[in-house]
Amino acid sequence: MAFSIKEASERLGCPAPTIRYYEKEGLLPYIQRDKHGNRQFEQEHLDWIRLMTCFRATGMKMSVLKRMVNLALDGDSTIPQRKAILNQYKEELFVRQRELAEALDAVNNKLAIYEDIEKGRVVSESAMLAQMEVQQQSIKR
Amino acid sequence: MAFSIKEASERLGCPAPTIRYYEKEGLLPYIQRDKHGNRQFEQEHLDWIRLMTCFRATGMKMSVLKRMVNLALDGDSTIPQRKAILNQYKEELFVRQRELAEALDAVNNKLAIYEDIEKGRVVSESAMLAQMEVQQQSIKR
DNA sequence: GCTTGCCTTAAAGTGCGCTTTAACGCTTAG
DNA sequence: CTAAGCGTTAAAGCGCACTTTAAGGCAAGC
Repeated sequence: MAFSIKEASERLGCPAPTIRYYEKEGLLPYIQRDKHGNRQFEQEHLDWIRLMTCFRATGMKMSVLKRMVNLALDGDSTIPQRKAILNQYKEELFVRQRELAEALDAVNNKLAIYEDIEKGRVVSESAMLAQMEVQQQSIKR
Repeated sequence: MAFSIKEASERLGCPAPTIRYYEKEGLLPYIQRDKHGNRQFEQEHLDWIRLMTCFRATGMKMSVLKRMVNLALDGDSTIPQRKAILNQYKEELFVRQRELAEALDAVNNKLAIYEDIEKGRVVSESAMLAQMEVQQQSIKR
């Protein structure tokens, strides 16, 4: 039960050229070919691509994915290194969470100020000044 | 009370060339020059740059920042449009929050599986297979 | 037999957000 | 007087992650 690249692409919502590119970059070892040289994706490959997509969407670089693949190819003895990579990535995720929370805070603040202006509760001296005022209130925590 | 580009750069932890680049791209209107043509940053400019940095770090594109600046320059009548942009950005922040949560889940799952392998609770058939097993467990929610 | 539709590859192109370079000017300290 | 240290500009370069293009191969249906 193997998938063509088109099927893989459809199931993953990921363009076929991108999948080929990942393989070329060494992120997808062990993909077999049929007698015509066409790639045959197994469910495990789709799962791995999905995980990579998840990690990529949250800031993991391809070079890091590649290091993980290479370590995996070297066997279980590299598990400590892989754990270290994942733990570092996890820290980055926490940083991003804080960044998101801050941005959410700032955007809510700016929205609230716009409402104030709309309801005439705040006099906006000039367009740019209004812009600036927003900062001062939303940035200083 | 104005700042030189060097002072601005130091206070913001943002390279001076980046600040110049932002001005060139129209993200920083109204920056005055002294008699030598040197930029004079006011506190409001620093605050605005800081806010832009916050938004940029969480995925807002420069083109969106530029649209907001242009709208702000057109006065209070554009506040509804600016609100719309911010509300859309807010939705994107929520998407990113979900992506982060998913990634965090997946990484914790993978870490747990590595621990299992290390403690011999799981037999890893091959390096790549181990890699794949992780996916199946961490992805299917 | 020929078009359609899938696949292949290598290589070039794209978009974004900086970052670096090069060439130059002003001002202050030694 | 000159070197250090700040500023300026336009233009080129870079890193990343794709994306597109070009040229071709195989197989099924009309």
